[in-house]
Amino acid sequence: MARENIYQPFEVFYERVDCCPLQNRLFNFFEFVFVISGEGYHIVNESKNSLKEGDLYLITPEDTHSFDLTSLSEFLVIRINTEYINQYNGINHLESVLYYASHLATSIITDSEDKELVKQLAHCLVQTTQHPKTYNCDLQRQYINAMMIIATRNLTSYTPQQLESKDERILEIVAYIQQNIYNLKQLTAQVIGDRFGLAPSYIGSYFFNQCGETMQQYITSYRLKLLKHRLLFSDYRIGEIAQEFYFTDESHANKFFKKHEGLSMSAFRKAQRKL
DNA sequence: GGGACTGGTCGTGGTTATCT
DNA sequence: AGATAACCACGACCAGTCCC
Repeated sequence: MARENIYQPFEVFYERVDCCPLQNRLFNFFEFVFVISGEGYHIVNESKNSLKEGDLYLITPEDTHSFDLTSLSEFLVIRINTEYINQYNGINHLESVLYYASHLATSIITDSEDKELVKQLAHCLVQTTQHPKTYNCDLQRQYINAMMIIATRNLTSYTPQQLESKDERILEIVAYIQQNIYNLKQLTAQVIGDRFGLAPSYIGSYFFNQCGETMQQYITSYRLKLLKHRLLFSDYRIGEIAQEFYFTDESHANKFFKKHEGLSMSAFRKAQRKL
């Protein structure tokens, strides 16, 4: 399988192609792909979705992706290394939120006003690649940061695939859980019940009926996903990561991790980094 | 010596079945 | 939709061991 690397904080380029230049690529970076024009399909891992003008895709370092194009298509490609994202100070745990987009073959922008904003940003970025001028690199940096912020606010309102309910309240509850995933004290049945006007005693069965899994299962699997990413893409010590996720200590974090993954956090990190 | 890991106890809070 | 109660899983805390 082809593997691509970048050796600078970010890269921006315009592509006009009628077939995907590389199939099933693996990255060491995050990649935003904006569809300027074209028709075909976007394939991430095993998931295939039709693409359309104005879509913005996010491919994480764990994804393999490719395009199956049926016409001449134009793309704006933005590659950002994990170090750049880790050092971004504007949004807490930005890389974890972006990482959550893993496996999404669909556009990550769901808000109609944001779609327009992304389109304008993409247009500006294309211009910087086609007309080299002084400070273009600094300009690109600002545009990319704006793009990341818009992507993040759309991703934080992303709902699980199992969630087929049209009940707006459950969508709000899921979004609330995602926003407060680092603060479990805000995720008790009492707090959520008070906030969304449901009896704490009823929250459990309500969530299960709407989502097909218990609220605790959902919170646990989401935390695990973020925790695994933190282990893989940061050099923080186990204790520091445990603290970040509001575990009382690494002992507790390790117990939690081992129970669900079958190996300790450090063993997981070692095993994954050998691959 | 510091970081990583294990195991035990206890209290809290979530799940679930049942009922109104 | 919501309340109740029993059960049990989880989190907090602590003591101790292992290992680089």
